[in-house]
Formats: sequence, structure tokens, C-alpha cells
Amino acid sequence: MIKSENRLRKNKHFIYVYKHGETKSYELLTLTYVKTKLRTVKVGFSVSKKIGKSVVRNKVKRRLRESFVSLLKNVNKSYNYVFTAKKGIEEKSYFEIRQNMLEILKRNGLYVESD
RNA sequence: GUAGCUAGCCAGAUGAUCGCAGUAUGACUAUUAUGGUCAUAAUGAGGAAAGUCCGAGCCUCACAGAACAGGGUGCCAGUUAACUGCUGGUGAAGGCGACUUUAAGGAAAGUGCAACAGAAAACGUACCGCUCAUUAUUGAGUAAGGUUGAAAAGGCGGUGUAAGAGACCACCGCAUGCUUGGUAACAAGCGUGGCAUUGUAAACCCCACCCGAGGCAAGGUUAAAAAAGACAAUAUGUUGUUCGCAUCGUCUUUUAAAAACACCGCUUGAUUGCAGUGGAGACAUUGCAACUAGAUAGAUGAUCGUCAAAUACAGAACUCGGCUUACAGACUAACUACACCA
RNA sequence: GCGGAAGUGGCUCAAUGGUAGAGCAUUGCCUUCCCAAGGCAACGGUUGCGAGUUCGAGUCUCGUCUUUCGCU
Repeated sequence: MIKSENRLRKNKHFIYVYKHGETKSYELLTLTYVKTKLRTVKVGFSVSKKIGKSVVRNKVKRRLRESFVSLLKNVNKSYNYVFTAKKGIEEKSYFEIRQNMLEILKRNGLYVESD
């Protein structure tokens, strides 16, 4: 899971990101990101009631978190991110979601390749 | 064996690797204090956590008071902290049966409604009829039979009569009085009445009993302001109205600290497990043992295996007791009907 | 977390417990050289769903589902 220092914690942080950030969209996800002074990544996930019931929403959130953890090392660290789930994501598996997240990060130049 | 009925129980298990939450212990680090990091340990969603339909605890408002309004409940007895819950019984309805269901007080306190049809739908009538009389179109008697309707004035059979009628009789129903049994609802028996006391209260209503309001975003702790306005019996204090009561520098608005990356409330409780005792049961009580989530963008996940295969409904947010609804599959016990075998 | 409202033809809405209706839309016919407008007719309803009360529920009661609004 994600450590607490890497999470967006408060509603006003989310509002800040939404207000000042750029929004990009791909098949299953919408990414909003904004540059910050700090050198720590902060990330939040938004899964609305349209996606499903609480069980479904929690499942989607867990998969998103797990996906981001596996990618965390190579993500550009001077940005804050908010991932918003789109409809249809509840039917996808973990690997599909991870692939989707990787794709959206790469397309916007936020994923740094390394070995 | 098939079909059913009732009660109960489980809600995937397990191994490896990587992660999250609070707790405990230890180490390191920083500080006035609170902390932070790392390691280890055990623990970490439900039978419905859901819907929010009831009832309580707890908190604030007077240790919550009165009247009216408003709302709820409604066979009897018990049970409970309390309840619209539960248990046992009574009556009624359904089922061959095991068993199930049941908003089940009052219509002689009053008001309303009963479409269409029908003679007539409730202070009381007579369309077709039947009988008698008669000036031959009416009068009197009558309600057996017919027609309508969801419902038609006790039912069926006889006696009786001009024709008929509880007018009379037997059986049944209803009402009522007494006796017996039962804590009671009620049941049984014996007598009396002669039924014109229609139905509807999940129509208004009456009767009996119950209900103060708001809700953990309740409410409290820590560290600090400034400005403007209202007010003498007003204002405010949490139900709609009235009364009563409380507070006197109180209240309101704006800006800021601050919608605190705060803390308490927050999980030891009408708790859970086992055993005994009382009770028909719900339940009560005694003893021993246990501590079993507490988050705050909100923790249970990801990957690879094994169990032949597969995982339903669904995610704690102050806490309990119920009700209701959703639900794959698996198991246990008692009982019933039918069929077959001995 | 707490509290309220609504659900009726394709759409917008009516309806005292007693045959579910109006406007627009759709289809057909008339009218016109053609279209529109107009006229006449037709089609279209498990009254969100499931129970109950009642002789009889769109209406009354209970449960349930969906949508929506307010407070914090």
C-alpha cells in the first residue's frame, strides 16, 4: 500500500489539484496532475458512485493503489496526481488497470524509464 | 425413495513473497512537550456491517415541567433496559398433514360512504307475484317464490293458513343470563329470547395506554482577537401554540485563528464463550474463563501455487436490541404425507 | 449521518375508493398542384414492483426499488 506521506489527505488538496492541474484522459482513467515544490509524490484516487456499490468501489481503489505502488519508483516525483476512474473499470483485472495507468503516465511524459 | 415442513449451523481453507491500520515491546533519532523512523509480536469487517422501519444507552438543552394540538400502539398472559420485538396461549383463516398466517378493541356516542343494477342498500319499502273482497279498477292482507347485486333482513325441514309469516316445533346459527374450568383471552354445559341491532373504523372518530426536542457533524478540551449592530422586559435558551422555568452583558453579523494533516468522545460492554440452576418457552440467575477492528480520501489487498471445480449477497464509521430486504453453495436434527420392501 | 418529496400512454400533466383521461407526438383518411395549418378517426397504460384491507384500489395501509431535494 501507499505510505501516508505519499497520499493526498484532505478535500482542499484535491480541490487545489483540480483547480491548478492539467487533465488528461485515457480508456479507463482520467489523470489530473500539478507540479509542486516538494520532492515527494502525492497521489489520490477518486471513484465515484457511478462505478458501483461500496464493495465495487473499494475493490477498484485497492487495485489502483496497488498499481501505483508498483510504478512508484519511476514516476516523476515533483508532481501531485489524482486518478479518476471511468465507467467500465470495475470489469477489468488488476493487470489491465496497471497497463492502463502505465500508458497514461508514459503519454504525458511523467514516467521515467530506468533499469 | 419422492415431496414437504420446522429449527439450527457455516459463509472458502492453506503455503510463499510484497504491502496497509491501530496496539504492545525494543532500538535509533529529534524535542520544552507531543512526536518521527526501523524491527519484532499477536490482532484486524458481517450474517445481514445494508435499508434506516422501530426501541434504548450516551450527550446537550431545566437532573425535562403543564395544557391543547400532533403521532404511535390495540385478543390474553408473560418477557425485556426498552420496543411496533420475542415467547406461550385464545379466537379466526389456509393446508390431507407436519405446520403456517393473523393492524384480532368499539358500529346501541356521533358523522360519513355503499357506484351500476335492483321494488328496496337502512327511521323501514313492494316491481313481477300470492290470497280474499269488489261497482272490474281498485281496496285489504302477505313477503313463500322470481329478478339485481359484493351484500337483501336468521338457515333447512315440518306444523299451520284464504294466502302467508319464528306464528309454532326439531336441529343449527346469533344474542343474552347463570354455572363450571381457566391468572386471563376464552371454552364447555344448562336455561331464556325470537333476531328490523346490514356492512364499512388500513373512512372521520370514540375508548384505553404510551410519546419533551435534537442528535457523536451530539458535546467537550487546548492557544489567542478586532469591528459593527440589537436589547429592558425584551432577547435568547431547539418541537406547532399557550403557560411555566433558566440566563443577564447577553445575543447576532463580518473578518481572522481554522472548515486545525489536533485531541477526547472511541470501544470493558444490557460484552463474548463454556458449564450449572429455575422456567413449558422467551428469558433470568450463578460460577469460571476471555478482551476480540477503531480508520478519517477512510485500513483486509496484489502475485504465484495446492485443495477435482467454483465463490452468492455484500464493506464497520458512537454503541447495542429487534424488524425488513438481498444471498452461491454446503451440513445437522426432529417431524409430516404418499409409494415400496421386511 | 439525519430528514423530506415524487413515480400514470413516447413526452408534459389530470383523475371524490366505482368504465384510467387531456394536450403534444405517432399512424390512416379528408383538404391542397405539393407542404404546413385545419378537420375526422385510430393506436398506445400490468397506474415503478410485491403483498394486504375492501364487494371493488391509480387512490387507503405495509414492504421494496428508482429518481430527486434539503441540513450538516
